[in-house]
Amino acid sequence: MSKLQSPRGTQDLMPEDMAGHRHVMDTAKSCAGVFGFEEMATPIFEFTDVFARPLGESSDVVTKETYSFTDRGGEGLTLRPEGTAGVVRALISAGLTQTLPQKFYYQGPMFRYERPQKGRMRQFHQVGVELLGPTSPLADAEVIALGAMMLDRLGVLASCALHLNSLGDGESRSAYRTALVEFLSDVKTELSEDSQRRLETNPLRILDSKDENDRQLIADAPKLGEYLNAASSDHFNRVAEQLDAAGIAYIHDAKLVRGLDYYCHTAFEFITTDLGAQGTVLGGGRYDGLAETLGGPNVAGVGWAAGVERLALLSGQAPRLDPPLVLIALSPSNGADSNTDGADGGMSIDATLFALANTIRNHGQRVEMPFSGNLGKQLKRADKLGARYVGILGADEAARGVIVLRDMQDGSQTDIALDQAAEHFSTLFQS
RNA sequence: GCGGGUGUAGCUCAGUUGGUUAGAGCGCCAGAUUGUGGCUUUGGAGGUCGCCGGUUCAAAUCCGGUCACUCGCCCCA
Repeated sequence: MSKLQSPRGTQDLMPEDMAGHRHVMDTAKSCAGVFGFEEMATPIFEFTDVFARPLGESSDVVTKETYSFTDRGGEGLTLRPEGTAGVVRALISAGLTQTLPQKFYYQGPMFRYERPQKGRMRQFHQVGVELLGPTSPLADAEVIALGAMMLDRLGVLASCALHLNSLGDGESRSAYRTALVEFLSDVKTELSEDSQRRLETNPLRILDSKDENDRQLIADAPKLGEYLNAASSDHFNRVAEQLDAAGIAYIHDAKLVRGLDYYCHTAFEFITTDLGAQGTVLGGGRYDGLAETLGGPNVAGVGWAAGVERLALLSGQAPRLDPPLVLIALSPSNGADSNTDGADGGMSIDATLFALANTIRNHGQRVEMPFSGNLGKQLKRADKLGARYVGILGADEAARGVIVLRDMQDGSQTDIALDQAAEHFSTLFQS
Protein backbone atom coordinates (compact mmCIF):
# COMPACT_ATOMS: atom_id res chain seq x y z
CA MET A 1 0.00 0.00 0.00
CA SER A 2 2.36 2.69 1.15
CA LYS A 3 5.93 2.75 -0.10
CA LEU A 4 7.04 3.18 3.48
CA GLN A 5 6.59 -0.22 5.00
CA SER A 6 8.55 -2.11 7.57
CA PRO A 7 10.78 -4.93 6.24
CA ARG A 8 9.11 -8.20 5.40
CA GLY A 9 8.28 -10.26 8.45
CA THR A 10 8.57 -7.32 10.84
CA GLN A 11 5.80 -5.25 12.30
CA ASP A 12 5.23 -2.09 14.26
CA LEU A 13 3.69 -2.70 17.62
CA MET A 14 1.18 0.10 17.91
CA PRO A 15 -0.42 0.62 21.33
CA GLU A 16 -3.18 -1.94 20.84
CA ASP A 17 -0.64 -4.56 19.69
CA MET A 18 1.82 -3.62 22.39
CA ALA A 19 -0.87 -4.00 25.03
CA GLY A 20 -1.25 -7.64 23.99
CA HIS A 21 2.51 -8.23 24.11
CA ARG A 22 2.82 -6.46 27.43
CA HIS A 23 0.05 -8.56 28.91
CA VAL A 24 1.77 -11.77 27.82
CA MET A 25 5.15 -10.64 29.13
CA ASP A 26 3.77 -9.37 32.44
CA THR A 27 1.83 -12.56 33.00
CA ALA A 28 4.85 -14.71 32.16
CA LYS A 29 7.10 -12.70 34.42
CA SER A 30 4.78 -12.86 37.38
CA CYS A 31 4.25 -16.61 37.00
CA ALA A 32 8.01 -17.09 36.71
CA GLY A 33 8.47 -15.12 39.90
CA VAL A 34 6.17 -17.44 41.81
CA PHE A 35 8.47 -20.28 40.84
CA GLY A 36 11.58 -18.32 41.73
CA PHE A 37 12.74 -17.48 38.24
CA GLU A 38 14.27 -14.01 38.03
CA GLU A 39 14.43 -11.93 34.89
CA MET A 40 17.66 -11.52 32.97
CA ALA A 41 18.62 -10.46 29.45
CA THR A 42 21.34 -11.43 27.04
CA PRO A 43 22.53 -9.56 23.95
CA ILE A 44 20.41 -9.65 20.84
CA PHE A 45 23.45 -10.80 18.86
CA GLU A 46 26.18 -13.26 19.79
CA PHE A 47 29.23 -14.73 18.17
CA THR A 48 27.91 -17.01 15.47
CA ASP A 49 29.47 -20.05 17.13
CA VAL A 50 27.22 -19.66 20.15
CA PHE A 51 24.29 -20.71 18.00
CA ALA A 52 25.97 -22.81 15.33
CA ARG A 53 27.39 -25.48 17.63
CA PRO A 54 24.56 -26.19 20.05
CA LEU A 55 21.67 -25.88 17.62
CA GLY A 56 23.31 -28.22 15.14
CA GLU A 57 25.46 -27.26 12.21
CA SER A 58 22.98 -28.85 9.85
CA SER A 59 19.76 -27.64 11.43
CA ASP A 60 17.59 -25.43 9.26
CA VAL A 61 17.59 -22.73 11.86
CA VAL A 62 21.35 -22.37 11.56
CA THR A 63 21.89 -23.11 7.88
CA LYS A 64 19.08 -21.15 6.29
CA GLU A 65 17.39 -18.92 8.82
CA THR A 66 19.97 -16.86 10.66
CA TYR A 67 20.67 -13.20 10.18
CA SER A 68 24.46 -13.34 10.26
CA PHE A 69 26.94 -10.60 9.50
CA THR A 70 30.51 -9.55 9.96
CA ASP A 71 30.92 -6.42 12.01
CA ARG A 72 33.43 -3.66 11.32
CA GLY A 73 35.98 -5.40 13.48
CA GLY A 74 35.73 -8.59 11.46
CA GLU A 75 33.79 -10.60 14.05
CA GLY A 76 31.22 -13.15 12.84
CA LEU A 77 27.98 -12.31 14.60
CA THR A 78 24.44 -13.63 14.44
CA LEU A 79 21.13 -12.13 15.51
CA ARG A 80 19.80 -14.61 18.03
CA PRO A 81 17.30 -17.08 16.57
CA GLU A 82 16.36 -18.38 20.03
CA GLY A 83 17.14 -17.65 23.65
CA THR A 84 18.53 -20.72 25.34
CA ALA A 85 22.02 -20.75 23.86
CA GLY A 86 22.62 -17.15 24.91
CA VAL A 87 21.38 -17.75 28.44
CA VAL A 88 23.64 -20.76 28.91
CA ARG A 89 26.56 -18.82 27.44
CA ALA A 90 25.87 -16.03 29.93
CA LEU A 91 25.73 -18.53 32.79
CA ILE A 92 29.17 -19.78 31.86
CA SER A 93 30.55 -16.27 31.22
CA ALA A 94 29.44 -15.12 34.65
CA GLY A 95 30.89 -18.13 36.40
CA LEU A 96 27.54 -19.07 37.81
CA THR A 97 28.17 -22.73 37.12
CA GLN A 98 29.67 -22.70 40.60
CA THR A 99 26.40 -21.68 42.23
CA LEU A 100 23.72 -23.91 40.89
CA PRO A 101 20.82 -24.17 40.51
CA GLN A 102 20.02 -20.98 38.64
CA LYS A 103 16.56 -20.02 37.47
CA PHE A 104 16.12 -17.44 34.74
CA TYR A 105 13.23 -15.78 33.00
CA TYR A 106 13.84 -13.80 29.83
CA GLN A 107 11.90 -12.00 27.15
CA GLY A 108 12.78 -10.29 23.91
CA PRO A 109 13.03 -10.35 20.13
CA MET A 110 14.40 -13.28 18.13
CA PHE A 111 15.24 -13.34 14.44
CA ARG A 112 14.70 -16.03 11.84
CA TYR A 113 14.73 -15.58 8.09
CA GLU A 114 11.56 -17.49 7.23
CA ARG A 115 8.54 -17.11 5.02
CA PRO A 116 6.14 -15.07 7.14
CA GLN A 117 2.79 -16.48 8.11
CA LYS A 118 0.24 -15.69 10.73
CA GLY A 119 2.00 -16.07 14.05
CA ARG A 120 5.36 -16.46 12.33
CA MET A 121 7.48 -13.38 11.87
CA ARG A 122 11.09 -12.75 10.95
CA GLN A 123 11.45 -10.64 14.04
CA PHE A 124 9.33 -12.28 16.67
CA HIS A 125 9.28 -12.28 20.44
CA GLN A 126 9.64 -14.99 22.98
CA VAL A 127 9.29 -15.32 26.69
CA GLY A 128 11.23 -18.18 28.17
CA VAL A 129 12.54 -19.80 31.31
CA GLU A 130 15.67 -21.86 31.96
CA LEU A 131 16.35 -23.98 35.03
CA LEU A 132 20.05 -24.78 35.14
CA GLY A 133 21.80 -27.36 37.27
CA PRO A 134 19.37 -30.03 38.38
CA THR A 135 19.17 -33.34 36.54
CA SER A 136 16.14 -34.37 38.54
CA PRO A 137 12.85 -35.05 36.77
CA LEU A 138 11.36 -32.69 39.34
CA ALA A 139 13.00 -29.85 37.48
CA ASP A 140 11.36 -30.87 34.21
CA ALA A 141 7.99 -31.03 35.93
CA GLU A 142 8.48 -27.68 37.63
CA VAL A 143 9.25 -25.97 34.37
CA ILE A 144 6.25 -27.54 32.66
CA ALA A 145 4.01 -26.58 35.57
CA LEU A 146 5.21 -23.00 35.22
CA GLY A 147 4.34 -23.04 31.54
CA ALA A 148 0.90 -24.43 32.26
CA MET A 149 0.25 -21.79 34.88
CA MET A 150 1.20 -18.99 32.51
CA LEU A 151 -1.02 -20.36 29.75
CA ASP A 152 -3.84 -20.72 32.22
CA ARG A 153 -3.49 -17.13 33.40
CA LEU A 154 -3.59 -16.02 29.80
CA GLY A 155 -6.76 -17.99 29.24
CA VAL A 156 -5.31 -20.20 26.53
CA LEU A 157 -4.55 -23.40 28.44
CA ALA A 158 -8.02 -24.78 27.88
CA SER A 159 -7.58 -24.71 24.12
CA CYS A 160 -4.09 -26.27 24.26
CA ALA A 161 -2.95 -29.84 24.60
CA LEU A 162 0.33 -30.69 26.29
CA HIS A 163 2.32 -33.14 24.19
CA LEU A 164 5.06 -34.93 26.06
CA ASN A 165 7.76 -37.28 24.91
CA SER A 166 11.23 -38.47 25.78
CA LEU A 167 14.12 -38.27 23.35
CA GLY A 168 16.22 -40.30 25.73
CA ASP A 169 19.82 -39.63 26.63
CA GLY A 170 22.54 -39.53 24.01
CA GLU A 171 23.08 -43.26 24.10
CA SER A 172 19.39 -44.10 23.69
CA ARG A 173 18.88 -41.53 21.01
CA SER A 174 21.75 -42.57 18.80
CA ALA A 175 20.75 -46.22 19.10
CA TYR A 176 17.26 -45.33 18.01
CA ARG A 177 18.47 -43.05 15.27
CA THR A 178 20.53 -45.86 13.80
CA ALA A 179 17.58 -48.23 13.91
CA LEU A 180 15.26 -45.69 12.37
CA VAL A 181 17.60 -44.81 9.53
CA GLU A 182 18.12 -48.48 8.82
CA PHE A 183 14.39 -49.10 8.68
CA LEU A 184 13.61 -46.09 6.53
CA SER A 185 16.49 -46.61 4.14
CA ASP A 186 14.78 -49.75 2.91
CA VAL A 187 11.73 -47.75 1.88
CA LYS A 188 13.58 -44.60 0.99
CA THR A 189 12.17 -44.26 -2.51
CA GLU A 190 8.63 -44.38 -1.15
CA LEU A 191 9.22 -41.47 1.20
CA SER A 192 8.20 -37.95 0.30
CA GLU A 193 10.84 -35.71 -1.18
CA ASP A 194 11.12 -33.73 2.05
CA SER A 195 11.53 -36.86 4.11
CA GLN A 196 14.20 -38.28 1.84
CA ARG A 197 16.16 -35.13 2.52
CA ARG A 198 15.43 -35.38 6.24
CA LEU A 199 16.76 -38.91 6.22
CA GLU A 200 20.16 -37.31 5.70
CA THR A 201 19.82 -34.21 7.82
CA ASN A 202 17.44 -34.95 10.68
CA PRO A 203 15.85 -38.42 10.53
CA LEU A 204 13.82 -37.99 13.73
CA ARG A 205 11.93 -35.21 12.00
CA ILE A 206 10.38 -37.75 9.64
CA LEU A 207 8.31 -38.93 12.58
CA ASP A 208 6.17 -35.82 12.49
CA SER A 209 5.89 -35.58 8.73
CA LYS A 210 2.50 -34.39 7.53
CA ASP A 211 2.67 -36.45 4.36
CA GLU A 212 -0.01 -39.14 4.48
CA ASN A 213 2.13 -41.78 2.81
CA ASP A 214 5.02 -41.02 5.15
CA ARG A 215 2.73 -41.48 8.09
CA GLN A 216 1.77 -44.95 6.96
CA LEU A 217 5.37 -45.97 6.51
CA ILE A 218 6.23 -44.61 9.94
CA ALA A 219 3.47 -46.61 11.57
CA ASP A 220 5.62 -49.74 11.20
CA ALA A 221 8.89 -48.05 12.12
CA PRO A 222 10.67 -48.80 15.36
CA LYS A 223 9.39 -46.74 18.30
CA LEU A 224 11.60 -44.33 20.16
CA GLY A 225 10.21 -45.53 23.47
CA GLU A 226 11.49 -49.05 22.87
CA TYR A 227 15.03 -47.80 22.60
CA LEU A 228 15.14 -45.85 25.82
CA ASN A 229 17.62 -47.30 28.29
CA ALA A 230 16.64 -47.83 31.90
CA ALA A 231 17.83 -44.42 33.09
CA SER A 232 16.00 -42.64 30.29
CA SER A 233 12.65 -44.35 30.73
CA ASP A 234 12.90 -43.93 34.46
CA HIS A 235 13.44 -40.21 34.00
CA PHE A 236 10.45 -39.95 31.72
CA ASN A 237 8.20 -41.93 34.04
CA ARG A 238 9.08 -39.75 36.97
CA VAL A 239 8.30 -36.57 35.04
CA ALA A 240 4.94 -38.08 34.13
CA GLU A 241 4.35 -39.00 37.75
CA GLN A 242 4.94 -35.41 38.89
CA LEU A 243 2.58 -34.04 36.27
CA ASP A 244 -0.08 -36.51 37.33
CA ALA A 245 0.36 -35.44 40.92
CA ALA A 246 -0.01 -31.79 39.97
CA GLY A 247 -3.09 -32.54 37.93
CA ILE A 248 -1.52 -31.43 34.66
CA ALA A 249 -2.98 -33.34 31.74
CA TYR A 250 -0.70 -34.44 28.93
CA ILE A 251 -0.60 -36.65 25.87
CA HIS A 252 2.29 -39.04 25.49
CA ASP A 253 3.16 -38.21 21.91
CA ALA A 254 5.77 -40.67 20.67
CA LYS A 255 6.15 -38.67 17.46
CA LEU A 256 7.05 -35.41 19.18
CA VAL A 257 10.65 -34.48 18.38
CA ARG A 258 12.58 -31.26 18.57
CA GLY A 259 14.23 -29.35 15.80
CA LEU A 260 17.27 -28.24 17.72
CA ASP A 261 20.08 -30.65 18.40
CA TYR A 262 20.68 -29.81 22.02
CA TYR A 263 17.57 -31.47 23.40
CA CYS A 264 17.59 -34.78 25.28
CA HIS A 265 15.19 -36.64 27.54
CA THR A 266 12.05 -34.60 28.07
CA ALA A 267 10.52 -32.80 25.11
CA PHE A 268 7.18 -31.04 25.31
CA GLU A 269 4.95 -28.66 23.44
CA PHE A 270 1.67 -26.98 24.24
CA ILE A 271 -0.22 -27.10 20.97
CA THR A 272 -3.41 -25.28 20.03
CA THR A 273 -5.70 -25.89 17.08
CA ASP A 274 -6.71 -22.24 16.94
CA LEU A 275 -3.72 -20.93 14.98
CA GLY A 276 -3.64 -23.00 11.81
CA ALA A 277 -0.26 -24.44 11.04
CA GLN A 278 1.51 -22.43 13.72
CA GLY A 279 -0.03 -24.41 16.53
CA THR A 280 2.89 -24.69 18.90
CA VAL A 281 2.45 -21.99 21.47
CA LEU A 282 5.10 -23.06 23.94
CA GLY A 283 7.84 -25.62 23.46
CA GLY A 284 10.87 -26.84 25.30
CA GLY A 285 12.70 -29.66 26.90
CA ARG A 286 15.85 -30.81 28.59
CA TYR A 287 19.28 -29.93 27.22
CA ASP A 288 21.90 -31.50 29.48
CA GLY A 289 24.73 -31.38 26.94
CA LEU A 290 24.37 -27.78 25.86
CA ALA A 291 26.77 -26.12 28.30
CA GLU A 292 29.52 -28.54 27.43
CA THR A 293 28.95 -28.07 23.72
CA LEU A 294 29.53 -24.38 24.26
CA GLY A 295 32.86 -25.17 25.88
CA GLY A 296 31.76 -24.87 29.49
CA PRO A 297 31.45 -27.41 32.28
CA ASN A 298 28.82 -30.12 32.24
CA VAL A 299 25.66 -28.38 33.44
CA ALA A 300 22.22 -29.85 33.04
CA GLY A 301 19.31 -27.67 32.07
CA VAL A 302 15.65 -27.67 31.19
CA GLY A 303 13.46 -24.87 29.92
CA TRP A 304 11.01 -23.61 27.39
CA ALA A 305 10.21 -20.68 25.17
CA ALA A 306 6.83 -19.38 24.15
CA GLY A 307 5.87 -17.18 21.21
CA VAL A 308 4.57 -13.82 22.37
CA GLU A 309 2.83 -13.04 19.07
CA ARG A 310 1.02 -16.35 19.11
CA LEU A 311 -0.04 -16.00 22.73
CA ALA A 312 -1.18 -12.44 22.16
CA LEU A 313 -3.30 -13.61 19.22
CA LEU A 314 -4.97 -16.19 21.43
CA SER A 315 -5.40 -14.37 24.69
CA GLY A 316 -7.81 -11.70 23.47
CA GLN A 317 -8.27 -8.28 24.98
CA ALA A 318 -5.37 -6.96 26.97
CA PRO A 319 -5.64 -4.20 29.58
CA ARG A 320 -5.13 -0.64 28.39
CA LEU A 321 -4.81 2.64 30.23
CA ASP A 322 -7.28 3.34 33.02
CA PRO A 323 -10.08 5.78 32.21
CA PRO A 324 -8.86 9.31 32.81
CA LEU A 325 -10.06 12.28 34.73
CA VAL A 326 -10.33 15.06 32.16
CA LEU A 327 -9.76 18.65 33.22
CA ILE A 328 -11.10 21.33 30.93
CA ALA A 329 -9.93 24.93 31.04
CA LEU A 330 -12.11 27.65 29.62
CA SER A 331 -10.22 30.71 28.56
CA PRO A 332 -11.58 33.74 26.66
CA SER A 333 -10.39 32.39 23.36
CA ASN A 334 -12.51 29.32 23.72
CA GLY A 335 -15.61 30.69 25.23
CA ALA A 336 -15.04 32.07 28.71
CA ASP A 337 -16.67 35.30 29.67
CA SER A 338 -13.80 37.11 31.33
CA ASN A 339 -10.06 37.13 31.29
CA THR A 340 -8.06 34.33 32.82
CA ASP A 341 -4.80 35.75 33.94
CA GLY A 342 -5.73 36.30 37.52
CA ALA A 343 -6.99 39.86 37.67
CA ASP A 344 -7.38 39.27 41.38
CA GLY A 345 -3.75 38.36 41.74
CA GLY A 346 -4.28 34.61 41.62
CA MET A 347 -3.04 32.13 39.07
CA SER A 348 -4.45 31.93 35.59
CA ILE A 349 -7.03 29.26 34.90
CA ASP A 350 -4.59 27.23 32.86
CA ALA A 351 -1.98 27.34 35.60
CA THR A 352 -4.50 26.48 38.31
CA LEU A 353 -5.72 23.50 36.37
CA PHE A 354 -2.23 22.36 35.47
CA ALA A 355 -1.18 22.44 39.11
CA LEU A 356 -4.31 20.50 40.06
CA ALA A 357 -3.62 17.91 37.36
CA ASN A 358 -0.09 17.41 38.61
CA THR A 359 -1.23 16.86 42.17
CA ILE A 360 -3.77 14.25 41.14
CA ARG A 361 -1.27 12.57 38.82
CA ASN A 362 1.09 12.31 41.75
CA HIS A 363 -1.56 10.20 43.43
CA GLY A 364 -1.31 7.84 40.47
CA GLN A 365 -4.51 8.80 38.71
CA ARG A 366 -4.47 9.41 34.97
CA VAL A 367 -5.40 12.98 34.09
CA GLU A 368 -5.91 14.32 30.58
CA MET A 369 -6.08 17.97 29.62
CA PRO A 370 -7.36 18.59 26.10
CA PHE A 371 -5.03 21.08 24.52
CA SER A 372 -7.59 23.20 22.71
CA GLY A 373 -11.17 23.61 21.70
CA ASN A 374 -14.36 25.03 23.08
CA LEU A 375 -16.28 23.31 25.84
CA GLY A 376 -18.35 21.14 23.50
CA LYS A 377 -15.29 19.91 21.68
CA GLN A 378 -13.40 19.19 24.85
CA LEU A 379 -16.30 17.25 26.33
CA LYS A 380 -16.46 15.24 23.15
CA ARG A 381 -12.79 14.51 23.54
CA ALA A 382 -13.37 13.50 27.16
CA ASP A 383 -16.10 11.14 26.06
CA LYS A 384 -13.79 9.50 23.54
CA LEU A 385 -11.13 9.08 26.16
CA GLY A 386 -13.65 7.15 28.21
CA ALA A 387 -13.77 9.64 31.07
CA ARG A 388 -16.28 9.04 33.81
CA TYR A 389 -15.61 12.40 35.44
CA VAL A 390 -14.65 15.78 34.03
CA GLY A 391 -13.55 18.88 35.87
CA ILE A 392 -14.47 22.20 34.26
CA LEU A 393 -12.91 25.48 35.28
CA GLY A 394 -13.84 28.84 33.77
CA ALA A 395 -13.57 32.42 34.93
CA ASP A 396 -16.96 32.12 36.60
CA GLU A 397 -15.89 29.25 38.76
CA ALA A 398 -12.45 30.67 39.39
CA ALA A 399 -14.02 33.84 40.73
CA ARG A 400 -16.13 31.75 43.13
CA GLY A 401 -13.19 29.56 44.11
CA VAL A 402 -14.80 26.35 42.81
CA ILE A 403 -14.47 23.87 39.96
CA VAL A 404 -17.37 22.07 38.31
CA LEU A 405 -17.33 18.29 38.60
CA ARG A 406 -19.35 16.66 35.85
CA ASP A 407 -20.40 13.03 36.00
CA MET A 408 -20.39 11.87 32.38
CA GLN A 409 -22.72 8.98 33.09
CA ASP A 410 -25.75 10.89 34.33
CA GLY A 411 -24.77 14.42 33.36
CA SER A 412 -25.01 15.76 36.90
CA GLN A 413 -22.72 18.63 37.92
CA THR A 414 -21.62 19.81 41.31
CA ASP A 415 -19.32 22.57 42.51
CA ILE A 416 -16.21 21.51 44.37
CA ALA A 417 -14.16 24.01 46.34
CA LEU A 418 -10.88 24.51 44.49
CA ASP A 419 -8.75 24.00 47.56
CA GLN A 420 -10.34 20.61 48.15
CA ALA A 421 -10.48 19.56 44.50
CA ALA A 422 -7.30 17.50 44.43
CA GLU A 423 -8.36 15.36 47.35
CA HIS A 424 -11.93 15.03 46.16
CA PHE A 425 -11.01 14.04 42.61
CA SER A 426 -8.48 11.50 43.84
CA THR A 427 -11.05 9.73 45.98
CA LEU A 428 -13.42 9.39 43.03
CA PHE A 429 -11.19 6.72 41.59
CA GLN A 430 -10.54 4.72 44.72
CA SER A 431 -12.99 1.85 44.44
C1' G B 1 12.98 -22.23 -0.80
C1' C B 2 7.97 -24.49 -3.17
C1' G B 3 2.47 -24.20 -4.32
C1' G B 4 -2.64 -21.58 -3.88
C1' G B 5 -5.49 -16.97 -2.76
C1' U B 6 -5.83 -11.58 -2.23
C1' G B 7 -4.23 -6.15 -3.06
C1' U B 8 -9.89 -0.26 -4.57
C1' A B 9 -10.64 5.94 1.00
C1' G B 10 -7.67 5.74 7.78
C1' C B 11 -10.69 0.64 8.55
C1' U B 12 -14.24 -3.28 6.49
C1' C B 13 -15.62 -3.95 1.62
C1' A B 14 -18.98 -3.15 -3.27
C1' G B 15 -17.71 -2.00 -8.43
C1' U B 16 -22.02 -5.54 -14.17
C1' U B 17 -19.98 -8.28 -20.74
C1' G B 18 -13.42 -3.31 -20.47
C1' G B 19 -16.89 2.66 -21.45
C1' U B 20 -16.48 8.63 -19.88
C1' U B 21 -17.42 12.54 -12.83
C1' A B 22 -14.78 5.03 -8.81
C1' G B 23 -19.08 4.01 -4.50
C1' A B 24 -21.16 2.39 0.62
C1' G B 25 -20.76 1.68 5.90
C1' C B 26 -17.68 2.93 9.92
C1' G B 27 -14.09 6.59 11.30
C1' C B 28 -12.35 11.79 10.70
C1' C B 29 -13.51 17.33 10.18
C1' A B 30 -17.27 21.22 10.38
C1' G B 31 -22.34 23.27 11.14
C1' A B 32 -27.35 22.78 13.48
C1' U B 33 -25.96 23.91 19.40
C1' U B 34 -20.18 30.56 20.04
C1' G B 35 -20.33 27.43 28.65
C1' U B 36 -22.00 21.22 27.90
C1' G B 37 -20.26 14.97 25.26
C1' G B 38 -23.10 10.45 23.65
C1' C B 39 -28.34 10.25 20.09
C1' U B 40 -30.14 12.73 15.67
C1' U B 41 -29.45 15.69 11.30
C1' U B 42 -26.86 18.53 7.29
C1' G B 43 -22.48 19.26 4.82
C1' G B 44 -17.11 18.38 3.94
C1' A B 45 -12.25 16.36 3.42
C1' G B 46 -9.93 11.89 1.99
C1' G B 47 -8.22 7.29 -3.78
C1' U B 48 -2.23 8.25 -9.44
C1' C B 49 -7.77 1.38 -7.85
C1' G B 50 -0.14 -1.92 -4.51
C1' C B 51 3.83 -0.78 -8.22
C1' C B 52 5.96 -1.23 -13.43
C1' G B 53 5.04 -2.58 -18.27
C1' G B 54 1.77 -4.57 -22.29
C1' U B 55 -3.05 -5.20 -25.23
C1' U B 56 -7.00 -1.55 -26.64
C1' C B 57 -10.11 4.17 -29.41
C1' A B 58 -10.79 3.21 -24.02
C1' A B 59 -8.15 -0.71 -18.24
C1' A B 60 -9.88 -0.81 -11.18
C1' U B 61 -11.63 -4.62 -14.87
C1' C B 62 -7.69 -8.40 -19.75
C1' C B 63 -2.19 -10.14 -20.03
C1' G B 64 3.03 -10.27 -18.06
C1' G B 65 6.36 -8.94 -14.30
C1' U B 66 7.23 -7.17 -9.42
C1' C B 67 6.26 -6.01 -4.21
C1' A B 68 3.25 -6.92 0.03
C1' C B 69 -0.26 -9.64 2.76
C1' U B 70 -2.54 -14.36 3.43
C1' C B 71 -3.30 -20.06 3.47
C1' G B 72 -0.64 -24.68 2.98
C1' C B 73 4.36 -27.19 2.55
C1' C B 74 9.18 -26.61 4.77
C1' C B 75 10.76 -25.07 9.58
C1' C B 76 9.52 -23.70 14.32
C1' A B 77 7.64 -20.33 19.41
